[in-house]
Amino acid sequence: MADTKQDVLDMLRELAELTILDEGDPQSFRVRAYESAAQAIAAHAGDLGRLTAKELEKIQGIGKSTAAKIRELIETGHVAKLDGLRGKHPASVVALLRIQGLGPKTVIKLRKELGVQSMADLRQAIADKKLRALKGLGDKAEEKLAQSLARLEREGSIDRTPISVALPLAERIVARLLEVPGVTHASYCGSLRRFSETVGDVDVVVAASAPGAVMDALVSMSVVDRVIGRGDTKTSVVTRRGTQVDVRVVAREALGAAQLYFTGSKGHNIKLRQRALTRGWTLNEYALSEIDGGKVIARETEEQIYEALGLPWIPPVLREDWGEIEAAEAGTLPAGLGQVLGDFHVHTTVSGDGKSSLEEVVAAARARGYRVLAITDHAEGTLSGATRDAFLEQRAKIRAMQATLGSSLKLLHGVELNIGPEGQLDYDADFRAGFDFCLASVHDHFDLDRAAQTRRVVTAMRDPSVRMIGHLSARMIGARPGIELDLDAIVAAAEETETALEVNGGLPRLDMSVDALRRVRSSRATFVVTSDAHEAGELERVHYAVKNAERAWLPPDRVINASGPDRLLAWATG
DNA sequence: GTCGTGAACGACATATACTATGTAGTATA
Repeated sequence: MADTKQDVLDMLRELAELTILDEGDPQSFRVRAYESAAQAIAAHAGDLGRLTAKELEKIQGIGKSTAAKIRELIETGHVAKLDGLRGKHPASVVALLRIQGLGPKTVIKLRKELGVQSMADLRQAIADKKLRALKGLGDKAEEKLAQSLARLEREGSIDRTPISVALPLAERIVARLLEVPGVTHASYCGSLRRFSETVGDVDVVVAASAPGAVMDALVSMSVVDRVIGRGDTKTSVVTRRGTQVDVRVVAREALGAAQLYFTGSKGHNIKLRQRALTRGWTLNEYALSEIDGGKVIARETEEQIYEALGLPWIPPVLREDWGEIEAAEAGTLPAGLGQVLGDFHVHTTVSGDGKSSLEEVVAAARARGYRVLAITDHAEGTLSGATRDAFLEQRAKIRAMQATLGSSLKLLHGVELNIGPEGQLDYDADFRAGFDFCLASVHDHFDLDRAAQTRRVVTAMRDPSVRMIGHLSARMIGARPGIELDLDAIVAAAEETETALEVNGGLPRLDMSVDALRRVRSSRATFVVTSDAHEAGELERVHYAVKNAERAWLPPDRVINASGPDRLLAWATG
């Protein structure tokens, strides 16, 4: 089955997570062994299902024990060791690790000393002031955890799923359902299709002749924890992680109406329905049809329905009832971004967390038809950063490669500088000036106040070496809020210093956010869509940055690497 | 947990800052 690799990865990652809780050490040899095994599996290209235990052991990082677990998983669907750990550490305890500032050691202590088994238990223990009595914890720690817990609950990331989790999940489910005989179409809709950064659930629409087989395939998937409801047209399940997935099976001829309805948003749908009513029609999830007599006007494709309503097809990312229907009617829908012709935030193995070589990254950029590629590994101020010598060596390599590439692809030797709490940057001005392209970004000190955060970023912008600010807010969706910033001051400084602002396509970041981009889209600032790739395959993440920019109605001509080669090349070498 | 050397056992260990407590836990690309 096509999911074998993902199933094995899920197993190894869950083993690692549960073993951290079991041993109370995120760095234990066993934990690291599971993680390196997962890494090895992720990188393995072949079909795992066909490999014997002996053959699995030949993969570097897979030993006898892991090979046996993989075979056990493939043959029985279960791994005894994992089941045992799940029994010892229920999901409600594992969930406690999502609270910022609470790690495995403290979770173990809270469980042992206070019997805390869930968020609710923790809330009660905090209310009873029981935490401060524990050795190693005090009133400050209690207060901090209370705040983290409150924030987690307030921001709703307990029940909303970040897009970085939801999108791979949805793609996996779609791929599985497409394998079912009789299925002619499967795709995800809902807020995920609109590219919302978190989703309440995952909606999948399927066109099939036999709904039963589709539902069977869904409920038997290994990611599924429990089935909430099951019928012929709709089945709802909850994944192990707690994400709800709704699958709806519709008739092939009504697919367009179904996709339109299930993609939403609610406000967008209401406006479309009002529009239908003024024409004597009604729009529902099955069709656009006449009120009297029910004659079908359109239903097969979204395009046909929009057209019947006198509108061009509206891209899902715009369907938020943010004025898109009015714009569509007036013919002023924002144009999509042009072809992306370069990337300015890409890592190689010179960064401690980079996984692809320079050669691999360059080959991937060429395959994408890029005209410019800035290699931007981490500088010394970041944990995984590189030394001066490593950068000089890399520069020589890049110059040599450029000589063989000619003018087809312009390589820039860049660096991702860390912005310190006072706005200070890595190395010294002379060394920074030696790079072709410097981007600077925040990686620490997230707790400074708004004035201090704004000051540090603006200070970095004023440095003559800095061409672009990376992932402006430094948020991690669903895990960490962005830093507090005075966006107006940032944009004013960006205009004044001609520092570009990144739209980072990494799904955990999507930074700048749609919210922030909407607020600054009428400025004169320059934007750059990037992948922040840490391996060659991740260059395609720039596509997500494009979606985010389009969702924010960012004018295409403000995005320097998606508006033609001439401006791009001039800017890149400017 | 895996791996390499020698056939059972030792080596393996991001590094560092920060915070709250008084040595340990957490967070970070």
